[in-house]
Amino acid sequence: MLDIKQIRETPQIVQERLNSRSDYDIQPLMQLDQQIRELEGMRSQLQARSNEIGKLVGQKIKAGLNPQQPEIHSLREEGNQIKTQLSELEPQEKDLKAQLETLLLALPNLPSASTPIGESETENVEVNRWGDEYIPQNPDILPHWEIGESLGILNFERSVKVAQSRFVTLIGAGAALERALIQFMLDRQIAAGYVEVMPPILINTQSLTATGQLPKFAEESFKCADDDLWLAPTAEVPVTNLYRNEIIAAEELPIYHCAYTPCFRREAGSYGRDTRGLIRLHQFNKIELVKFVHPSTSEQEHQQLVQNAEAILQALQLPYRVIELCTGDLGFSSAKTYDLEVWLPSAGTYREISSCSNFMDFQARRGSIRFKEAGKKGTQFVHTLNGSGLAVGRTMAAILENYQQPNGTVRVPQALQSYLKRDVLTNGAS
RNA sequence: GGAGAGGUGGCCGAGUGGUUGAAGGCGCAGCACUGGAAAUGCUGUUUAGGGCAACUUAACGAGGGUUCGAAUCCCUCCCUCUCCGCCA
Repeated sequence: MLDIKQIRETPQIVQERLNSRSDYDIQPLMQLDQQIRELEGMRSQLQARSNEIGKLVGQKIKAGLNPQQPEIHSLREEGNQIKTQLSELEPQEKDLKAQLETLLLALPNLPSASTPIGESETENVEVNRWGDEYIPQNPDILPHWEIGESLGILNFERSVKVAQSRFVTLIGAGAALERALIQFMLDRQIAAGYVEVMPPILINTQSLTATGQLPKFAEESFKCADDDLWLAPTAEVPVTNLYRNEIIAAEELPIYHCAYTPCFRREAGSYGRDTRGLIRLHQFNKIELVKFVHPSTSEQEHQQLVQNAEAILQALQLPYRVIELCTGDLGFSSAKTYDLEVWLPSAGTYREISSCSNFMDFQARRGSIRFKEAGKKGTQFVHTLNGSGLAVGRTMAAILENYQQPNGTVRVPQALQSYLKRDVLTNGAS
């Protein structure tokens, strides 16, 4: 959520920066704000008088005056009049405030000053590329789902029977590989300073609103109709919300968490895309990194977060590039985002495997996550950041494709061999 | 699912419908005392909105209601805890 004060004080700047994403009009919002403040002024004057009357009556009765006295009677009369007036003003003010809240919740974050301006993903900027030397030169590369199915470690057909399309069942070495990747990634991120958490993955509406998935993107998440609970689309939501409505002592910052969770996405509107394989599933596993930091450090924390995610790809010797998203492609809550894209040889392209964002105080404001500096008056909003470290299913896809050998087997990346207790995946591996 | 208890400030915990934004304690900060510290004493210490400011408004789980006045009374909802049942 944007700061209404910032909008009020520098509307042109806010408007311009929003427009760098797409078209937004903050005029209605500013008018509402103006009306609200006028109403608020009137209302609080009336309430001040009402409080005064309340005190006066109390004093007089305590002093032994008869409650039926004319003096008290007229005060009561005035009190009743004020009550009538307030009963008209209050609902108006409430209604306008709710309207303003609705508008504010629908506004995306302001892109950071350093975010490249652009309309769509075609204007994203490549900032780094790593591991060219690991790109396989074999011309007969197979897509990962074909390798996985021929090795008998992935099964899509039976998963349709159990659930729907866009689900997978991992079998034997496939399941073991997934589990090894999870363990490997967690071990690395814990060593990098992240405290592991296993949060709830059924989460309430408030939590999704705080991180920005709601109200705008309701159709992207699975909802449990009988309860106010949703399936988490990413561990970002439960982990960030661990600290919702809290005031953290400044000394506690920064807080780093990593979490392994399944993630659930409806993938509405992507019907034709990535229909095969592990790339776009309704359910997938992810290791998420979440940081709560002092605002003055969030930029360097962001760089470090990206490096923590990159370290996994490097350890697995998977070629990737780093993309900085342009203003038009930036996620709703993000001020600045780097995507890591891993090389998928069968497609001959890089595909997103991690997205590392700095949300500044946007989520903290929506979720009221604040910190207090000793001796300083008031509180400040923390900055939140998060990134995948990494998406596990896509990592498996990348390994199957980049490590496949001409005979149809798949080498196990060296860093994983001790986890998987083998160095090659062969047909019939169990 | 059945029965009961409860939700108050960073934490614990009082609270009679009338100057209670809230006693007391802990914690924290400052000052005093000390060579220094402990102990002790004094002072301060919620958050958010509006106003240049003086100041003012709101908030005791949430939302309604009664009243001149509600943390306190009434209604609805939510949540937590305990016991029983069921269950991995």
